[in-house]
Amino acid sequence: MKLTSSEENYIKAVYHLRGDQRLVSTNELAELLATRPASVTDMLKKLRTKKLLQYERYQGFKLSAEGKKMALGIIRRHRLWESFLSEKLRFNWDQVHDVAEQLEHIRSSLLIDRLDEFLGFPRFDPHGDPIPDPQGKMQVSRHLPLDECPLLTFAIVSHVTNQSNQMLEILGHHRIAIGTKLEVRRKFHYDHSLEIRIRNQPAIVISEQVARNIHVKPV
Amino acid sequence: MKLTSSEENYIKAVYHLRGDQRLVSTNELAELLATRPASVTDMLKKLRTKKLLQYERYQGFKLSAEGKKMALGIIRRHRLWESFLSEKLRFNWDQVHDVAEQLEHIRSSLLIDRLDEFLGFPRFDPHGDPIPDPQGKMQVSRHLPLDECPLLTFAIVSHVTNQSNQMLEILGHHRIAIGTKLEVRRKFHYDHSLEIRIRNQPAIVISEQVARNIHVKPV
DNA sequence: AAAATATTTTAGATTAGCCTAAATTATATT
DNA sequence: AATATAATTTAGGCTAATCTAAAATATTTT
Repeated sequence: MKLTSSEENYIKAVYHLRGDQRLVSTNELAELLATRPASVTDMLKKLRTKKLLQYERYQGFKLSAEGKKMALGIIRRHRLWESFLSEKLRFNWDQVHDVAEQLEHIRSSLLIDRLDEFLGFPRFDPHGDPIPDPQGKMQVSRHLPLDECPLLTFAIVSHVTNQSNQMLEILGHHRIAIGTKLEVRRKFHYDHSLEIRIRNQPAIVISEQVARNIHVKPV
Repeated sequence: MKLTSSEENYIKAVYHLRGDQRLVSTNELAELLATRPASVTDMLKKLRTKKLLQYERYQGFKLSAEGKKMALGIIRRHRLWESFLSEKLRFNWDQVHDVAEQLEHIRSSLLIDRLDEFLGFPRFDPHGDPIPDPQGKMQVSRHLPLDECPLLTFAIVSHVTNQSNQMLEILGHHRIAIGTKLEVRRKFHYDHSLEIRIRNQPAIVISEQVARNIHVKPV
């Protein structure tokens, strides 16, 4: 089945709202896509006739098996392109997303499978997210937000959920990026701020708010 | 100025009809784009208001300086992607076009300039066509059809104008592809067929019709 | 130069994807 | 349970890009 770019964006967004496991609401999806609820309703009807999701008016919706497969295909393409941009074209991790967002809509299994091979079949993209294989299978990565990370354990920054400029400013200031190895030294119970250490540099303190948006993978 | 994919396709097609040098007609363009003359007229008006081409009703049209610059940008992207697909992803030269046709519409100078660099600033694509630089300049390649190639001179196949299945069948049979080095041994005046030799293999004969569609670059 | 033909444009529809405003249904509050 | 509020859908419009059929203009033929 062929989908338009717009249809693909909706399917992908539903998946990101965990629409393969739970009912998603019209407003949630509208907000994520920066569109209007009325537009979402229109598209839902179209995607329902294509059997990509189950949808009853006023009751929310979730992906069908077929829809989930589609979503994983789109995500596979997106993450492979992110890896390409990052590794081969030296994009910064905050530059990859927008371009990958466009590249992901080019459907050609020859292209994608060859790209996968060219990159050496990577299992994670530069943000630390797993890349589905051609059948949609992917490794579970046990990421966790930094504020839940055990004390005195080394971990690698794998993902940053909030990518606002303000957040990027803080990360840049502390020289925290994807792949940075760090250790949580102490937790202050008063405001839930954390003291962390990056390599042998002096320890720094970050707020709970920041810590919650930094995901790490213990090593 | 931002153009839609459709607008880009029109601009590129006008350029391919040499619309930077001469007046192009509505029907010509409609045929090349496999669309209807009425649709062409609609688009011409739009592109005229964007000052990408000069157009007087019933009088034909040609690219403005700005329009030509746009066309060269699109062609640059197309040919760089063709090079990538061919060199890095091992696409056959007849597989690259359709995918490059989609990739070319992604506008990001970071992407394109980094891709150019990654490929080592190639000056010709896998079909032997020159790749414009960021300013739109490109090398003139003195291609000529095989039937005009001087005798007993080595030349490299750089381009095939007719890419029909029948043509591909013949080329495949004789193992002629882009990059193949060959020599014209003899011209038969009776039917203008040619005897050619590829490396040390036995000489073969090809018809004038085939020879005219194979372009080569003498070395 | 008039008639016939070919080309091009206009007029009016269609589809996808979006929108606003109003109506409907569900949920929360009193 | 009735009412108020929030969420969702419907109704009706808009734009871009296409189409067909008819009208306008240009070109060719006689």
